Amino acid sequence: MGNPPLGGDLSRLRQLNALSTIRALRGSAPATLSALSARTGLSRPSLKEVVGELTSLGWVEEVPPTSGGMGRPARRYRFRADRGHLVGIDIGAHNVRAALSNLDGTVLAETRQAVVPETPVRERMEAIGRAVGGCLALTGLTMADVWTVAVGTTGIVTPEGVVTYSAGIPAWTGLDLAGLLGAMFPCEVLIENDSRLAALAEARRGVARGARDVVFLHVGRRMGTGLIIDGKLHRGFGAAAGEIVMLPQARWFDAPDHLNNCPVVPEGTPVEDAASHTLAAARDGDPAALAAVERYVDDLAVGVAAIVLVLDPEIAVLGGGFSRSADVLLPPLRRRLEAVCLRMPELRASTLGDECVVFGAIDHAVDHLDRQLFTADSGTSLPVPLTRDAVSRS
Amino acid sequence: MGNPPLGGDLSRLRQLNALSTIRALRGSAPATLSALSARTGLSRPSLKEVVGELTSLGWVEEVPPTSGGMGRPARRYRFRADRGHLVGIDIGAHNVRAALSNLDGTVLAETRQAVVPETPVRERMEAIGRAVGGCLALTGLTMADVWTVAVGTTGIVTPEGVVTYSAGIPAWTGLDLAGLLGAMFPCEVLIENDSRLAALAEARRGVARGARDVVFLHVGRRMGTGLIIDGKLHRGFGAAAGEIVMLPQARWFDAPDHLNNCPVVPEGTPVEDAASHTLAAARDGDPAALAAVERYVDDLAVGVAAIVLVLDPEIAVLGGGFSRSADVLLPPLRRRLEAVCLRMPELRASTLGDECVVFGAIDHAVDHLDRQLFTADSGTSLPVPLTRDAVSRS
DNA sequence: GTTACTAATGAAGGACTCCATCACAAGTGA
DNA sequence: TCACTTGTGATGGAGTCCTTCATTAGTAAC
Repeated sequence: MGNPPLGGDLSRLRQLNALSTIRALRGSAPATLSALSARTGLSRPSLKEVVGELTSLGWVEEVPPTSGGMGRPARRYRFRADRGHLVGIDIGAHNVRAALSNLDGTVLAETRQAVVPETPVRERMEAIGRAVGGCLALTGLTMADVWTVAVGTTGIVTPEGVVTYSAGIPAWTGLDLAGLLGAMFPCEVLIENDSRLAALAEARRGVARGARDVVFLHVGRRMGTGLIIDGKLHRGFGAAAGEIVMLPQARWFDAPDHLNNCPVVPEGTPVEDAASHTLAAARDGDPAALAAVERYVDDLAVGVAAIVLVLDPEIAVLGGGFSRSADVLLPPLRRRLEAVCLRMPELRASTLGDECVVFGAIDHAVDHLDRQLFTADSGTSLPVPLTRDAVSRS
Repeated sequence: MGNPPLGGDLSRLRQLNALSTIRALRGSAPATLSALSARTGLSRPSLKEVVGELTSLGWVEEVPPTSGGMGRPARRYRFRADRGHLVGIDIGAHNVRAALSNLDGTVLAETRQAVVPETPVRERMEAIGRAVGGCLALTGLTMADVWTVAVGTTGIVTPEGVVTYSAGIPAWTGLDLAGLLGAMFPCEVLIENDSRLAALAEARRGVARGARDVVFLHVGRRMGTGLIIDGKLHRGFGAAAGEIVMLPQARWFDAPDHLNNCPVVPEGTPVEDAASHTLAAARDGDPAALAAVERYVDDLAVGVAAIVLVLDPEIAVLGGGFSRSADVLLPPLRRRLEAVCLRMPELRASTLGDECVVFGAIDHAVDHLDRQLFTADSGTSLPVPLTRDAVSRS
């Protein structure tokens, strides 16, 4: 019943071994044939042929040997991560961030464009264009060098890339983002919810690196979650997973008000800065602020407990704007969870900060590339990027 | 970083193709070489060799050809599902059920032993032995024919097979079930929570067949859940996934009381039969019973909504004792969920009934066999069951 | 009964991929 | 200069898969 091909041809075996070699090579220092042989389990002669093929295809290149060791210096090879590039975009209410990376996921350039929640669609799209253009300018590249654009945005995104609802960017609701961005970039475009990408970033390069089951909690003016299950981003059947915000008993929608409406917030403070006053005062031991934090965490903990009880993750990561005050938030949150949870997950604060979502977008694009490589069925050769011709009808 | 071997040897390719052939053959009618060739993508000559090897290893056998078609009758082959057997056990508070199946998961015999929640450990173990012995007697087999025993039990089970807590079977708490059953059966023993196995059964052979993300809700005197995520049983990092019962806001612990303490329940009814009176009365339109059902579903819906919002499953299955009254429970539950859920999953009632858990145990054992087959690294030959010598020290 | 057609069988030859092995090469250190 | 270490390159062999084609065993029509 719908099982993947699994085995197959001789050429399939070669392909699998080539991919295995790429995996062994990617994300690590240049390696010798012997080292690769040990890592992949292939014999030296076979590996040599595989590496030769990968070199001629442009995936691998030789680097000068090191000197100073015993014996004959070995030839060293490295993955040509600069062969293609990936772009990650974070479309937020107040900022549009872009990052450009190589195929490894190593970020080469980052830019930011300030916007406001009310920025109309056209202007926001232009900001996106400027953010990406800035990354290209910084690196001297063009869009032709970009294989994939991955986008994270606030709001609920369908599997087809349509934003069904966005509280943070009102004009976004109902927008066919995949369509607009697809017309804008002559390559593949992936759209995903921003908290999910943040979760991915934490699981790949953040404080949850290596964990298979991770819950990411975006705490800030808006609440959001992202789930990594069995090492993979979990979207759910209708791409609506993690939307515990909707649960009335969790009271997540109004939870930030506890921090905003605290007496310690100076008169006339804009609402977006209010919470940080409260959190800072709580750190200094102000009783009113501490009480507000307790009420906030009271509400927060219900939803977190629900997620943790359902999934039993290894690690829960606190991210988003308020996570800068994780030292204030984590102890009371931990206390409440310990009272309820059957098994307490590790609680950690994000260290990736504001770049969390762009990094996650990059990682999402890397994953996508991986999937493309591994489901490659196009004959014997490895896949090359789909360079979709932009807007050419005659 | 810890990636599986992936490619490998020539023999690995043959192994993959052999497994692919087994998959194509298993669970379907006897097939001809041409049909298998189409299904696996292998050429006829290769397939012939693979089938020959599998035949000599005892995994496949030839069956008489059919007559009546055009052309030369093709030789037909079938998977020898009777080559080994699997046992599934459901250890409940009031019943111990056992089932015996072939490697296909086709159930050949079932038995049941009545117990009570207070039955001491030794007697319960004896009941387990009798239940399994009954299955063997019904089929004329011995334990030597059984490759794997999979067990589902009420309570929280660690990955090592120790029951840390069981409300349904008090004596079970703290028990090293894997140790006891491992000494009892001379083969591999898998221990799992019963609701999880029920979820698996529904996803494999029940009303959720084919769905990748499934939530199983056991509603009865005790509440429990099982999650299928991406087609696999989800345990969580500490095997504590799905324990939303613990969430105070969900009020699942006391929810059944609404049904038990309804005025329509006749005086002196034992507590285990009370709810069915209420549910039956509700079906007949009794106002007090209907109100009780509404209160019950009120509580139920909070936890269900939490699970659904977190995971966004394709299907939610209602099972357990009360699911016989799914016609009464589902409409109000659906109403409440629709008010909260971002995307409404399909709600269905289990049709597997009391055998749900044993079936799930069988399916769990089949999955385990599959994993063994696919991670087989023992040279070129396919794995054979581990016939652990029972208690032989000299 | 004979002939045409269909579908599967079995065997031969060729191509590809992997492995083990061995002589040789290019360094270091005494 | 010599021993030692480590990597390179080439050869031969084994295993697996594919394509192709003559052959076989049935059915259907005449």
